[in-house]
Amino acid sequence: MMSTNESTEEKIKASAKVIFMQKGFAATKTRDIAEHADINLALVNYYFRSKENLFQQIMMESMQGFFSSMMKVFFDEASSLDEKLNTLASAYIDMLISQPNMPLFILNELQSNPEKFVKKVSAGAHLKNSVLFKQIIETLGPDKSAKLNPVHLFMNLMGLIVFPFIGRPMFHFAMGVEQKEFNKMMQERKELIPIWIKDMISA
Amino acid sequence: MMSTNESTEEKIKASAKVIFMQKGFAATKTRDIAEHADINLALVNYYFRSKENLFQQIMMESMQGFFSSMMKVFFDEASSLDEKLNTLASAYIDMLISQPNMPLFILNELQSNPEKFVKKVSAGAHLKNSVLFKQIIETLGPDKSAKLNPVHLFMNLMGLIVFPFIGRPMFHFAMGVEQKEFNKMMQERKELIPIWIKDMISA
DNA sequence: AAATGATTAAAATATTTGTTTAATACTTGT
DNA sequence: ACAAGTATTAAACAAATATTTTAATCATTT
Repeated sequence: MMSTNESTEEKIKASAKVIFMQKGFAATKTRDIAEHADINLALVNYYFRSKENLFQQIMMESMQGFFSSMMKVFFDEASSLDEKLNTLASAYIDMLISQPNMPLFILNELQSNPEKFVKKVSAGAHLKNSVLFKQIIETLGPDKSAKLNPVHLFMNLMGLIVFPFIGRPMFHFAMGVEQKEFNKMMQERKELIPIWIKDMISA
Repeated sequence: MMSTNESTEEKIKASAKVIFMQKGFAATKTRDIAEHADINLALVNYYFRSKENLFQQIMMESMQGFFSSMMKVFFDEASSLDEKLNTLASAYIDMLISQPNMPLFILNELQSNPEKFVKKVSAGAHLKNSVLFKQIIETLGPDKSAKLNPVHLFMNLMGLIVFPFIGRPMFHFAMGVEQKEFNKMMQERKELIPIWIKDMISA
């Protein structure tokens, strides 16, 4: 005993993740999840106590995955500013290519339940104390960093990385950007974004 | 007769707009709307036929407002590239300050119901034919615009404008950006974003 | 083989939630 | 003031959906 058949539990979780990220909590039906996972409806409640519970687990894991790796880079003493920018752009674009719905999912949750986030994820790791932040200020120099709030550069970095994925349907319909072109562009952005950010710093 | 008590109908619509934009369609309950508008539940169906109907009306109006003004700038023959960038940044940041939840709302809707959008809003106005697009290509010059897909610059422009509002809770909790600082930064970005974009073009 | 746990189908239950109804109050034109 | 139309309300209804239960079957372990 105790050899929990993970296969089934994992199947549910995987399916739930897909559907929750696609449609959000309220629009997702437990029946959808069961059907997608190809298991009996009752098993959703058998393994996870409730839909709410299942959602929380997935949400937490997603957020952890999304932010914890980011934190490592932000607080890495060894790497230079340059290296950090390249690492962040590259790693996050790869992550987003494999999980393109995650950012909207997380940003929605952040908007509707900001409190939870504070406790469980951010955990007081203020990015203003990060090595990256210090390196930006240092590179800007005292005069420029007085004029240009370094937080702008954080917003820009995140926005340049994430927004194409969030706004993808828009670019698809309003600009005719298809899968192939999109993927190519995302690869290009791994190199472009660090350059753009550096230009903003040195301009 | 015929003096439709607009006060009530408008109250419902206003409340619905707030809540729909905050929580999305599925997560919004007609009771939430009624309560927020401080009117009887039945009036929602009395004035609007159904929740779905009410939503469509609001969605359409929001999207129209959001995109139609943008189109005007994009297709304006009279203004220069420089002027367009300034106008877009300025006008959109102002709009987003007054309706900060709109982008997430629209992007969510775009993700879950792309079809509706195509027909009713975009209406075949391909941005690649816009004056702005041509002006960007022109300014880039033939060699650069071969290397750097101009769509990148659209993504960047939109992302730089919109993302701070979408990611606001994140910047709040992870970087301690409070209301006052945020507003100040958004004002600054009206001038900064055009500069950044121009740097990307000329770099 | 017995026991235990996992899975299924089906039904029952409970809750949430969009919509409708029927009665009442209100407004307006005459 | 009255009648007709309109607005508003409380309550009921109906449909969707999360959850639980039951009984039976299958799989694995002891």
